[in-house]
Amino acid sequence: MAVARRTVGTGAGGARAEKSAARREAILAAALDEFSARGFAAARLDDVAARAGVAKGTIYLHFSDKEALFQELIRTVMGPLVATLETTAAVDLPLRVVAEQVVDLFVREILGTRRKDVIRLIITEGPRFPQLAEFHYREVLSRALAAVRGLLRHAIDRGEIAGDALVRFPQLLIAPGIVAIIWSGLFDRFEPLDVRALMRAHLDILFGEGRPP
Amino acid sequence: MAVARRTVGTGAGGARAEKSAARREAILAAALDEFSARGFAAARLDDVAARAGVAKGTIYLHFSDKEALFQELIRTVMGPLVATLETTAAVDLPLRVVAEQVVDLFVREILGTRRKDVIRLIITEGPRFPQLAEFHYREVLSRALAAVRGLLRHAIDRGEIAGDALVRFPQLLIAPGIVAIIWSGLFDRFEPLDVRALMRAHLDILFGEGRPP
Amino acid sequence: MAVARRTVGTGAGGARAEKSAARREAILAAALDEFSARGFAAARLDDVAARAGVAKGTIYLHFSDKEALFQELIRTVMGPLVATLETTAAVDLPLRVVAEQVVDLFVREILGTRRKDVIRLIITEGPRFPQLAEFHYREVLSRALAAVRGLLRHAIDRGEIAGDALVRFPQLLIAPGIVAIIWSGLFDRFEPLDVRALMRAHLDILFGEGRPP
Amino acid sequence: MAVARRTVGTGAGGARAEKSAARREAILAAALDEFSARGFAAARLDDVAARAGVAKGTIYLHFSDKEALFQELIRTVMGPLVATLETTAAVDLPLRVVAEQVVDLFVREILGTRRKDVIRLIITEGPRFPQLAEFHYREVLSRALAAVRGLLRHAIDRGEIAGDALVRFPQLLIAPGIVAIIWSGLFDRFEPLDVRALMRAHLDILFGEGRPP
DNA sequence: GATGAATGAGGGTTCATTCAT
DNA sequence: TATGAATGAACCCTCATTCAT
Repeated sequence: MAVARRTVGTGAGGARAEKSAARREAILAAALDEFSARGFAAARLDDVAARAGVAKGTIYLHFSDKEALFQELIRTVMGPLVATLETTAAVDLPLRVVAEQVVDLFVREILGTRRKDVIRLIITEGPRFPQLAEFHYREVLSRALAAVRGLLRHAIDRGEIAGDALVRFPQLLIAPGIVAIIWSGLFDRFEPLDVRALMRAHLDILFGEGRPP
Repeated sequence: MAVARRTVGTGAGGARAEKSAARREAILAAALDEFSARGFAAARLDDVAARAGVAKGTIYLHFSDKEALFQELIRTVMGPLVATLETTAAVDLPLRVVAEQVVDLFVREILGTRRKDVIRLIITEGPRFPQLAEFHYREVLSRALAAVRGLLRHAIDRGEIAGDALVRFPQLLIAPGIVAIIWSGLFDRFEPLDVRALMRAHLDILFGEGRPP
Repeated sequence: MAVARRTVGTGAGGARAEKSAARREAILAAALDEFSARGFAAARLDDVAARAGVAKGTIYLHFSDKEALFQELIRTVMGPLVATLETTAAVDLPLRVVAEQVVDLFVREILGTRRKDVIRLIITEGPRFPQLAEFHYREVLSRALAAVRGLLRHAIDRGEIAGDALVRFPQLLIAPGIVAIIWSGLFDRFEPLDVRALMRAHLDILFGEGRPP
Repeated sequence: MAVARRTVGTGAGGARAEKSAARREAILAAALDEFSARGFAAARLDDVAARAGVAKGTIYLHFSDKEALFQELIRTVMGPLVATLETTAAVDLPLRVVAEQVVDLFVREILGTRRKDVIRLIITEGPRFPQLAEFHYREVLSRALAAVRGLLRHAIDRGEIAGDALVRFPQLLIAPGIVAIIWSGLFDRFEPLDVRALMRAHLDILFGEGRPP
């Protein structure tokens, strides 16, 4: 979301476009803050503008309305993610290793960034934004699930795992991650959740550590 | 929807109180519909009243404001649940059997009822209603988790399971259920999810079916 | 536009509806003032509400939006007029007499009332409100012109007038009235126009007074 | 629409001034289109600029604000008209001939040009622009009426007409023209008006064709 | 208790105007 | 001189809340 304010060695031509892009980024960042804190309906564009350091009208130079701002925010943040996942899943390593990489990726690229907030927004506002849910399914979720499925089939072929439960329901692989996102927003002040440990415990269960002989 | 203004010659003295209670229930039911469909901020009390078949002002005879209506709705629906869970968990049966009963309970009492909508509301609106999250944690979640933990400790003592992953993170037991709730609201029209099969696959993984020898 | 505030001898039932109708009238009257003074686009509903002595939201209890308020205003004021004209035109008297009655009607019922302001609004805002122009044509103008045409045909049959100019263009009969409406709004402070004298002079010309032998 | 930023080696020194004047004209023409289509308040300078092929800021290099643009538009278009009328009225010919020339002038120079739109704008927006009405009265209307009055007095002196109706109310001469302007904007799609025939019928009435002997 | 008309604060959106480039 | 991104005041409309009936 950060953008260099100055492009070294650019002729005079790009300065304006650059500043415009920087403002757009600032608006998106502010919008994420406000939408996350209050939800779509209750967030005020006044506050978004103030937080972004622009006038209210400026928002409308970049986004046609509040809803477009919201949807482009989701797309901007989630769009670039899948390529990374597909790359990770394509590597030819033992399942446990790759699964750990996927989990690591999830922890690093989602839980460790603003993307967790975006996922929360998709969960909380998705029912009211069918297009958004559709975009997320088509562009992110279905591809991510396909990548994971491919990974698992590979593992089955090599005899690394026997059951097909995960192949049929790859959601089970990241279900704890989703729960962690929700938990952290709601209950962390009562009982903090060590997400990394949670995910590790999950992998231990999936791969049969500490099970009766 | 129309209601007689005067009850003449009521035999039982409680007829008025009964009618009042019925109205209250109607309002709560209508509120659940509207809050689920639109979210707290976007739901309109006008619509709640219309759906409940009462006048807008009547809502204020039963609830002090929109937020109180919302919170009492959550409490009313979720409150009675825990006792059932605690009873289920107290039974002294093999772990796999009890776990299946817990999952069944979840499917039957939550996914099969309006409670799934209430859970979705807790997830989506909880961040804006700290008291609500706190209530849910104290009255529902912490007790449910404690019950499950007791169950698991028992199983470890009897040598039924070895690892302590589930004891440390009992959330892992119902994580797929949470994901199912979210999935059904967002993505069912693209890819329906067989929740019962999902939960069964999850149990298979937890209890090591179809794993390499 | 005036409405009795109290209906004598009405049971308690009508009091509320009556007050509501009175408010509606007050809003319409205030709207006419504001739309006339500023034009549709520049008129502010805030000012309409203040002038009507109601809150802004009250306007929306009676009219779905600013445009509906505007259109209903026009219809309410112009609607009842035509019947009167048609009655006047149906009388069987010498043409000059009836024409004078028509002119009198115009002066009394339009120039002497708020209807002149409504006509001005139709003229000024009509181009932006096709439905309004259509309503005015269908419900008022075409019927008024037909009535006048009937009158003139009758006169021709009786040999009272020879040329068919007025039959073909009955607009010519009230053209000076329209000009008077426009003039009074724009130029009266520079050169007041005696409308009654203008119309009388117009009739003199039409009916050939003071013309060379 | 694009315009070269620099004129290199301008032969005639006035090239820049010429281009500036051309822009000014383009803005005025575009403004007439937009003001006519939407009215003063609803017309957007963005659209005026786009239609004129200039940037929004450029408008402010030629006109101090929206209102000045509007008023200068009216003055620019209406100003040069009166001289023509005064010339026409000064000719020493039989009244009927001159009157026909006046009507012809009206049809040709007003109804046949954008001036009809400007007159419509004066009618529709005049009440909100007192200075504009004053300008129009002083510079156009009063002089036009004076010219017509002179014409008519002359005719009376020569015994061409007897009554003084037209002298007292020269407005009656062009009243049908005004009505035609209004009619064409509002009702032409329901009932087209043959303006030339209307004016001719009007003259027939004024000059006593087809009247009973 | 029950009603629903009335209220008015609040917020999304538009657009005339400015000014750095 | 010309540009067009940026500004922010203004305004329509919504809806939670109140209260006379």
